[in-house]
Amino acid sequence: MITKSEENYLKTIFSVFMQTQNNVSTNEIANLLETSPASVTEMVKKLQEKKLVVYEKYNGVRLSKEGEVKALAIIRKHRLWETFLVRKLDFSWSEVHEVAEQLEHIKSEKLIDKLDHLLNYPKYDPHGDPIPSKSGVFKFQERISIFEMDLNEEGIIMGVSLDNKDFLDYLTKLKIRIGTKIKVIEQIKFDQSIKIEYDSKIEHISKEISENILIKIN
Amino acid sequence: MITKSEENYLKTIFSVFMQTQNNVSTNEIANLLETSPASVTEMVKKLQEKKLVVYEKYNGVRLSKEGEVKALAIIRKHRLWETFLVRKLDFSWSEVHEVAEQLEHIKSEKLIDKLDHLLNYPKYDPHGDPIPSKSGVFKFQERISIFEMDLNEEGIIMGVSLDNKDFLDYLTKLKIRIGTKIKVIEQIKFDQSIKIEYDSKIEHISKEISENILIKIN
DNA sequence: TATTACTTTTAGGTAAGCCTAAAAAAAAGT
DNA sequence: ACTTTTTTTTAGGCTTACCTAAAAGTAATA
Repeated sequence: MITKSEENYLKTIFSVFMQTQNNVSTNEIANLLETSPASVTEMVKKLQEKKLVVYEKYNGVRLSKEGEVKALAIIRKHRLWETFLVRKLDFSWSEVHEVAEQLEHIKSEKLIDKLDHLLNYPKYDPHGDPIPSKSGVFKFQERISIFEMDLNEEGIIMGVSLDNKDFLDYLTKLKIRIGTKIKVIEQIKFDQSIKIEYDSKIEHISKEISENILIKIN
Repeated sequence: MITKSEENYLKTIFSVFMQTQNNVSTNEIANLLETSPASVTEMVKKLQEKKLVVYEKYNGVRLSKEGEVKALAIIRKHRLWETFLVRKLDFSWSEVHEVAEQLEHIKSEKLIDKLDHLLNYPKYDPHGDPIPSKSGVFKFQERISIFEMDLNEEGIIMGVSLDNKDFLDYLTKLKIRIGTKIKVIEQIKFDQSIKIEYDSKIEHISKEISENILIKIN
């Protein structure tokens, strides 16, 4: 049996490794899970004994094959629940994260399969992140942030890289959502803010905002 | 903050007290929660410090007003989730209990309100048990078991008093469900089994089965 | 009423998952 | 290369929720 706490470690290690392709450091896990580095060392040792991670002292940690399977299953559950909350219970996309963090630990394969069916086997969650299939496959769509786009480049919004309520609420206010077609019409050198055009209107967004909105690279 | 374990104790104390109207004994709680009497004593003391129960050494325990509010909220969650599982995810009534045991501990008032709304504010769960309203009110329908019925008496099935998979699967097989109109046509003295008529057919059920099917008393 | 049986509580211990403080190792700066 | 800084690990503790064994209290019965 895998505990809730262990699941959270696996999920964190998975997502950092996805981004960096490097072994994940003790400190980074500690920061993300808001725990002490000492606790991380301890837990990582335990996960190693369970063969869920590959770990060497002072050299960070990464998931084993088995750990990855478990991590994908948790991410699948998290994203299916988020999709359910938005589509069936009318939650806004800024509200779902916290509840999904709890729901992802519910243990019932049948429940998840039925949920998947109810939602008609969604491929992406409300934030544009891909939902792993039951067998753990998931489409990785390459994406870049608006901040990285060139002047006059066009793109379709595919997701966000920050799961913060204020940020998501702000996007809602701007009516920026997944699928919105945007064009970079000005890059302001001074503060690195960006003017974008979408839905026949122009908005001016800060560097920080632009860094956390992702568009599809075709 | 109230832990999952504390919630399970409150729920258990509530349901036993409902049936007996007496203080609940340490042993009984231990049996129901499959734990040791020593653990129960310890936890009950803790709940008393939190003012959720009224407890005197060697004299059993009952819920305080506040404890009852909490217990009703948990029962509400449990029953709403069971209703959701059956109605929206096509679970059979024999499968929902275990999953609902987990889901009832999810902490989000909004989630429960939305679920309630999605299900159109159900008054009864799939086993015929009343669902407490948000404010903690719940209709108590007086019920007796088929075993307690008189010869030739008729009644409408309103629920079950046992949440056991084999039992519920057997009822499903017999096509006995909530709302089914039945009549006691014979009581066999020897083994106290009972013959009942419903849906224009006759079935012979054991004492144990008859004790766990509840009909409305009008 | 005395003895036996049962229930409940106390005492002392364990595992999980966290903590802080100190030690050890690795990385960075001079 | 040698300090200094940062990261990581170790050591020792804490809390929650469990456990067993023993003691104390209550109930049942001869």
